[in-house]
Amino acid sequence: MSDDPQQGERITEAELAVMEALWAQAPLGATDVADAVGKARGWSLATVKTLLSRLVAKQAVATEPDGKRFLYTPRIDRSDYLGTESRRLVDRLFGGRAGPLFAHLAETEALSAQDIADIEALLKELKP
Amino acid sequence: MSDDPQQGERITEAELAVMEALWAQAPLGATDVADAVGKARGWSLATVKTLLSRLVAKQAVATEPDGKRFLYTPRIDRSDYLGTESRRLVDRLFGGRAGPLFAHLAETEALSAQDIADIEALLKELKP
DNA sequence: CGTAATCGATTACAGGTGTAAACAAGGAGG
DNA sequence: CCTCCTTGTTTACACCTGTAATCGATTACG
Repeated sequence: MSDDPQQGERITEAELAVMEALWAQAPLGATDVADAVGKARGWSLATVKTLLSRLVAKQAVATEPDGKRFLYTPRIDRSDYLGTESRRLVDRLFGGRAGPLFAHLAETEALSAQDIADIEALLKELKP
Repeated sequence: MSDDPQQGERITEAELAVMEALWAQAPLGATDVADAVGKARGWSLATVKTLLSRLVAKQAVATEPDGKRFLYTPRIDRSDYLGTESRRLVDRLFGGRAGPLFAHLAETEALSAQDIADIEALLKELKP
């Protein structure tokens, strides 16, 4: 065990925007990421480069040399990330159980008809 | 508009532990909170006092004098907090829709039989 | 070949967070 | 009445985050 995509290091909000860009398309050079992300968030190229460095340090992103520059690729799966974060929320706020989370969303009318339909379909699948 | 329980100020992880103690029982003095929370997290009384001050500054907690000390009471509702945080996660990671969140929890087998039963019951209620 | 553009790395810096000690004022006990 | 304890307030300090400028090397262009 040495350089596995360790998930000990937390990804921050700003870093997440960079990850999203890389999840959408990879590998990318720093300038490409800045074009995709910096444009929407008003970040300078320097800022994006810092975020990329931090993500590399956290082993959330891998680098691959391409001539004089680097190409960046996500090292952790978006799906895994979603899982970790969802679980963190459910654990922190709902005693680790998803039922109460759902109940809460339902109570506060945060569920759209679409959401309800989705969930119904899923339940049907889970109960064959 | 002056001293409403403003929800602009974010409550941090450490502060949340203090809020949980107050949500479980309030009002409480600082020492009581430290007994309840500091014990489990290994915090000194000083640390708990700092967190309480910050929560008061953020208007998440109200104070009421009781002799020479203060009694602390939550100023924001736990249910409101859960709502804000759940929504934040759903917005940040699932495009604002709860359906995909449940799909994800289901896929990763993060739903217990209990959760599924809960959700089924709730769905039945939502669809009269 | 020399100079400008580019790229990663290093450094910066203010504000938030976790964790706590020091301090000041008022009350409690002897 | 004087000393100690309790309690809130102030200050501390290191690390994390957001945001970026600067630097040194390398490449590309003229």
